[in-house]
Amino acid sequence: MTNVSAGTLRRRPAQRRSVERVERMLDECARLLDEVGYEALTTKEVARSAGVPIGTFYQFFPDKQGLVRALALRNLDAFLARLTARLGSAGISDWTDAVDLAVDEFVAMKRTTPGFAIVDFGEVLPTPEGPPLKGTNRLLDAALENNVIVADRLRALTIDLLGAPTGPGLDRALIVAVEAADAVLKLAFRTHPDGDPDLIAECRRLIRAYLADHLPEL
Amino acid sequence: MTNVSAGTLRRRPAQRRSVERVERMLDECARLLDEVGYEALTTKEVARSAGVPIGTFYQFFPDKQGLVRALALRNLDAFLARLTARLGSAGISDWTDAVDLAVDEFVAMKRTTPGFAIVDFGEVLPTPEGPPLKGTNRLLDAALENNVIVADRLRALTIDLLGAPTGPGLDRALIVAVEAADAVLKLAFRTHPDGDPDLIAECRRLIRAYLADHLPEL
DNA sequence: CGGTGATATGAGTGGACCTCATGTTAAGCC
DNA sequence: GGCTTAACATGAGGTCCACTCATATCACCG
Repeated sequence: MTNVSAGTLRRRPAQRRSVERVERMLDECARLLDEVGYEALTTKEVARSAGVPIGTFYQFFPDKQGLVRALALRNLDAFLARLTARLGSAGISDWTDAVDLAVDEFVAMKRTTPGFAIVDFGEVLPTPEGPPLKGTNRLLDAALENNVIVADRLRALTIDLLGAPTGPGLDRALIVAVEAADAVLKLAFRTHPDGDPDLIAECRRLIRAYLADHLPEL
Repeated sequence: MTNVSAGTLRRRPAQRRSVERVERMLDECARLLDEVGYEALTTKEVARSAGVPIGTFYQFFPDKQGLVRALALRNLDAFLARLTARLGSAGISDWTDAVDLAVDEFVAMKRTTPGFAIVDFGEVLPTPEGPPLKGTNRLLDAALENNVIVADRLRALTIDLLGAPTGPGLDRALIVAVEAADAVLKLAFRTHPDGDPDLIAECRRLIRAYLADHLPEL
């Protein structure tokens, strides 16, 4: 499983106490996101709520965006873990079942995981930072393409489970599918607090119609 | 045509001079977005570049987000105007042509319109502001669903041009299509400065496959 | 137990957003 | 034209936030 500290933390927490502190800060970040939204979220309040001095906050997180990026990464891990578990237990007969499970799991997390309604794991909010077109030395755009990680994982899982044909076309198709699904589901949750059921249904149709083109066998 | 001042401005510029100032501020906002990105954009610098005192800036725009929202609205107007023109001139035989034109126009604007690469007209950046779930009196979430306006307009245009069957199902389908297309095209431009051609092609396939389900005739 | 490097802390610095008291212009009226 | 009144313009300054860094504390080991 990926780790939250992959490229997002300044220092990896070594001792037990530090690990717990980082975890608490992420918990409070998620809680405060639900409470006040992204713009009004302050690093000071996150630190205070977690019972951690502000200096320590900056020992681990480079800035506010790094904090949110780390939360997105943790959400990604949780999502993949839950999805893997369900794909393993429930018997999957074809890829449409996998799509349904993924959508179900995403919706469930939107409803129950703190902060997930505001920050899931897709494109991290307002363009990572700094000049977006100038220099090419953005080495930390890892989080930018979390959806690529999801696509990768879905590919591995589905190939495992039903021996789909691999190839660069499939990779791209899965990335596109994840990106589109993420957008439509976000819309569903902007419209309706629990996710507009009609829009969720349309999301499934969208993904199925598209993937049916790329996975002709079935 | 919609107007930039629809719900986003504090005061509507009445005199000629004021209109020009607002326009200049939006121009500079777009230019600076390309130059430094969203996070590093400052109201002071926008005002300074536009040759306008900071106090005047706040006469018209409620805050930084309002500025960006107004730019998104202006982009929306421009997009719809250009699309309408091209849909009118070029002969459209079926709806797939309309989809292609819309995608083409979006891509063209991503490449040439200042700031459009950073802020097009979709969901306006980090959740409009304030508590997102609490009160229901957010009266200015107009900009939140700019894509709904696009969908509306596309519906009107296509119905006009080829007499498609209207209905709530079609409305929702178009909104979903626009939302998904927006997401995939944004991905295409995050990946590649001029827009990854393969991803743009996939965007067309995605929309066609989905809409083919909803527009069974033809 | 002294030394050495890692870790912890929070007052302080710079800077961004936004206001508001004051100055300036325009408009109506006799 | 003079006078009154209201709309508009301005930028110094208040407030708050992100982030730093000098100092303190701890962990480990010879």
